[in-house]
Amino acid sequence: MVPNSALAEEMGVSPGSVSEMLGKLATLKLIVHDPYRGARLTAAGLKVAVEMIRHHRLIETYLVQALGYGWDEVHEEADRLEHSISELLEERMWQALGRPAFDPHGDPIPAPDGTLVEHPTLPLQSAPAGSEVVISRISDRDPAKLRAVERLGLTPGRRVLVVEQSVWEGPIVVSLDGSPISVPLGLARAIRVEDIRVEDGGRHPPA
Amino acid sequence: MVPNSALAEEMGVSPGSVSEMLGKLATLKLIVHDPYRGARLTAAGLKVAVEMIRHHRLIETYLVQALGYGWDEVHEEADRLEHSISELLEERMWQALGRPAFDPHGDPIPAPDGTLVEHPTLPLQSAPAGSEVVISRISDRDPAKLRAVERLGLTPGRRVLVVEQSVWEGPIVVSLDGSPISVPLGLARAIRVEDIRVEDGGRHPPA
DNA sequence: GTTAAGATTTAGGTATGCCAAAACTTGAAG
DNA sequence: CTTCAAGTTTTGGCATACCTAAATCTTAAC
Repeated sequence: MVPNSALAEEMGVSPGSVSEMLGKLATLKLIVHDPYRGARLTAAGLKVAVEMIRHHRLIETYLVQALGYGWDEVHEEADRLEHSISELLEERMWQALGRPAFDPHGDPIPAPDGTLVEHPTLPLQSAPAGSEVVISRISDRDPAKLRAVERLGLTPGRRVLVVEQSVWEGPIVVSLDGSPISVPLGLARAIRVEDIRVEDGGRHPPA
Repeated sequence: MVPNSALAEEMGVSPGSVSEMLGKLATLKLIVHDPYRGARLTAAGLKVAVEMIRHHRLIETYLVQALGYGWDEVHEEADRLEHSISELLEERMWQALGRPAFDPHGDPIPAPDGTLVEHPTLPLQSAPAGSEVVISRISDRDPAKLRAVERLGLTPGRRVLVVEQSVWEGPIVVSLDGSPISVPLGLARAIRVEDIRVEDGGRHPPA
């Protein structure tokens, strides 16, 4: 159940517009709407959503892999293109890339049938000191943060040791290849990691 | 000067809608509108239009060249994508393709600065019997026609001899590599050729 | 020169998506 | 159990883009 206000905030649109749109989506059977309480995707709605996520992540991967984009340059472009590519183009890009399972930010790419394997991760600032973690996913929303993360070398697949947790909103200190790295809390929030004890069967993206 | 009705026909939209839109475009200074007479692009309008044509042809070329599309599959996809690609993506595709000057249908791709070199061609059905011509451009609009043209081997760059002009709407007969080919008038109308006497400085697309 | 055919514009209507502000629920505090 | 603030929905409006039908204008044929 997502509250109305969260959607309005997320989409940069007025609460009234959200209510209106939820009504339409409910009519289309894409969501169930419990008035004054929130909305949830139906199976049909989830299918549409996952298809769009597949488009988005595939496009991001293609732009980086095939056209030399930086991982900080792809989000906006993908946001526009995800709505206009055909199933054929989706398929061709997927094949051209060798059927990738992860996008450049470490987010899993849903399979053609809509299967989406999310394996458990936690935000870097929640990882306990002393734990060994693998950088798993970086939020693709803020290009500046992506560049900062890249500069620190904290790209998906890298293994780091959490040396110091954040105290009083201070930076988190991790160790990468033996060197200590100070990660501002704002950056850490955009980084999700996988605890090393959780075996992942090699499913996380390559460094 | 394009008459209003031609636009309505072309766009599959009512004449009233065309008038309305022309008014808006005139407000935006993209066209000059001479009521009851027609409309013409201004320099600013031409720039926008050529940019969109560049997008369209570049996308078509990219889909064929990089993603294995058939030349009959690209028009629709390009029509949707041409409006949502960034200048960066345009540039990257162009570079990835080696700065092509022609799309898969033989249509010239405008240069980044908007320069568009159209060299003179004539519809195949207008080529005099006995003339030697080079297949220059095939209309990308009708996929079925493109497949038919391809089956006949009349792809851009091929040189043919016009053996027989159309009589009473009958087929045109051309000779390709010595073999006679009968081209239905409806197909010939989609094919533009370049008279061999007009030197083209190698600007036409490769076979 | 009329005038009728054909093209263009106007008028009135549909549907979408957004907003601001008014009206309404809900749930938690008193 | 009442009240009220926060959050949600409704209402009334604006803008876009399209349509049909009716009114109006052009032009080309007599």
